[in-house]
Amino acid sequence: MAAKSSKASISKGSQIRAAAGRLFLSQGYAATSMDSIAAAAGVSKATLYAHFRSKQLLFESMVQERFRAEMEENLKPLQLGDDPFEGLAAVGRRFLAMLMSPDALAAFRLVLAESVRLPELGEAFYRSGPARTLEMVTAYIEYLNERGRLKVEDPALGADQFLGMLKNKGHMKCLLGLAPLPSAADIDLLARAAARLFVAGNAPARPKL
Amino acid sequence: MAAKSSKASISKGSQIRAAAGRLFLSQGYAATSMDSIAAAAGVSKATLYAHFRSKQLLFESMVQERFRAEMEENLKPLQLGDDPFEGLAAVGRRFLAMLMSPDALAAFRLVLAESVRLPELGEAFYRSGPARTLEMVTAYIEYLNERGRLKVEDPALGADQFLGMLKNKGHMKCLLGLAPLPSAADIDLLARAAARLFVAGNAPARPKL
DNA sequence: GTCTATAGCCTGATAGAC
DNA sequence: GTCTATCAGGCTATAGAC
Repeated sequence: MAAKSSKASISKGSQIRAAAGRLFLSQGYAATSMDSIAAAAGVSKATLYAHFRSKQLLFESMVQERFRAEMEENLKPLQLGDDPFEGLAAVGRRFLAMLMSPDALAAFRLVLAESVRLPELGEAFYRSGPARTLEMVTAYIEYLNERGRLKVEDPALGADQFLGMLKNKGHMKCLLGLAPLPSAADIDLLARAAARLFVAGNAPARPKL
Repeated sequence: MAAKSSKASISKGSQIRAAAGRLFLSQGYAATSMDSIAAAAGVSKATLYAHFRSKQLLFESMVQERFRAEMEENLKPLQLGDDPFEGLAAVGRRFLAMLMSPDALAAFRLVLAESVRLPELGEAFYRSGPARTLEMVTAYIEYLNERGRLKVEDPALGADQFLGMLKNKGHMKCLLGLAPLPSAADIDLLARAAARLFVAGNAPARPKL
């Protein structure tokens, strides 16, 4: 409090979290030792424990910081027009790009594996990730409904279906490390296909008459 | 070879695999010690190591046995008729029932977590699980195409979309332990909604004329 | 705050009696 | 094949010098 830490070290806590993140995400929780984190962060174990009282607290702190950064950037500014196909395709592209990023894939693996032992972790992940995406898409579908551009009986269910179509075999293969990350062209193709099916299946009563 | 093992012990290897399966599936790989497996199986650690040379080999052996039993039962006998909606709904129900079973959820968590360190495990899982389901649904969609009941341009993509719609928010919440397992009624609702959207979005040129 | 050194525990795996 | 007893090593976390 009284004396600020040395000016050169820009928050050693963040430095540790960053190193811990790299290791946890690439190796998993159990396979990552506090020794290796300390070495990767360039500090001693004692220093590490001065900042984070336990391995689990460090892990949770790291996960929270990652989520905040990722989600803040990825869910805010998207202008969606009145055309259902173009709008949903745009939503789909961004959702897929986020879903298929190396960090997101690793984080998902990690959270899933540890959610058994850390229920709060799973809940925080769900609320800050999938739940928010779902709300956003639900709101957009409701908007399209009101404009008469779509007729979706249950917008929340529809949003869930639409996002599910995107999180498909490709996502599974990437999660398992069986396929390379999709290119922008791949993503565009998938997003458009999902938007096409969703729009065709939820067209308002008179498509063109 | 010469002398068969004592008649009372009906394959001690299977007994060990069963105990290991329970523990691995409920706690994860790293959190399950060989001591606890030996205790749960009612044998000593030395006996355990006589049957499986290492923890990793025991793990892989257990996973393979589980998959074989699960998939053989769950993918074989399903009569699908010519009505796209009813047929797809039936496929969806069975897919969801399998996907949401406690064992499948636990196995998925486990495979995902360990696939980084054991790439072969992930590949075996994908081939024996998702890949086969996908092939089955693709074949059914092609059949419906030929009968003129649907017009799906890319059957493999369509199958992927259909299955993705089912593997949605509910699956995620169950994976994270945030929601109770769905009832048969929940499953039926989801399966029918997915079938409805898929049929409506892939109707042949003249729906009713 | 930061380091070196170490405590205390639990792990996977083995040696030897029977 | 099966057990009891134990090894050697890695882990998290801490104590004490500076």
